[in-house]
Amino acid sequence: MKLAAWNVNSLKVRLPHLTDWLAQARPDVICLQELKLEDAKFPHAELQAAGYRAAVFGQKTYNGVAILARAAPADVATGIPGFADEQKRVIAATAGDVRVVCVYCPNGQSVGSEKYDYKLRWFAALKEYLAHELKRHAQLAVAGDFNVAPEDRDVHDPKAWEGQVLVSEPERSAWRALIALGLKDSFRLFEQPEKIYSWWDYRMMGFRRNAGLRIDHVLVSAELAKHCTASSVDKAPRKLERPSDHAPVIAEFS
DNA sequence: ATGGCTACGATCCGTAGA
Repeated sequence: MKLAAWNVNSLKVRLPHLTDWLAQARPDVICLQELKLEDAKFPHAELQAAGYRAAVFGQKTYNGVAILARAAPADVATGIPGFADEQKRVIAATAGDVRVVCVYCPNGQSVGSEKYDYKLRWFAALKEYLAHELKRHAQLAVAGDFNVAPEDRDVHDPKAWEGQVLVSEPERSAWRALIALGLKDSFRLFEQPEKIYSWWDYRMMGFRRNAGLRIDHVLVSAELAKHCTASSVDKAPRKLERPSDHAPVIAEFS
């Protein structure tokens, strides 16, 4: 089973990149973030032609998440139960025998801002939700854009980024609280090359300089980790014309 | 030097992302 996550930064703009990538990478499941379109505008027909069925939690202009799978995702749940939120950031569904939670975690804007406070409250609610889901599902994956670079080795220039949003200690602490539930960062289950990132700023030729951050992740439960055989980032779509600023991240399971 | 893109929905710039 091959599971991917990709922040497409507008599904309308990126649909050709997505269908090309699906044809080439052939994931069984993919979690999409930042659709930036409402459910009525979701391209079900195009994706069904590409061989995928979708569970969608869309929103006009901002946010929006979806899970695509070969068979229609089952037992779909949206949002974080008990956490009232206008922003459509979470959708969960079962694909095969794996429970998949697709997340678009808040950006946080800047440390100390209102959006930063929202981010930390949101992560606290996510942790409670995932604690509950782990009790219900031995094989759980949480995949998407976490907007946190967990360690300095996930940051191209840790000194320049020190204390900044995406990297600050309270955000990393929120990430570690997810790890403390028993979830594993699939990427770190394996030996990895240095300087692997999943996001590069559109400005300042960030991609060409590999000035990136690893903020997109696939977390897996202990039981699912036992079956994890590989984890990687595919930089290829970031090289295309008019790319998303994020690259797809991948985890594979036996 | 704190900027520099990109997408969106509203104009002919503001909001947001990360």
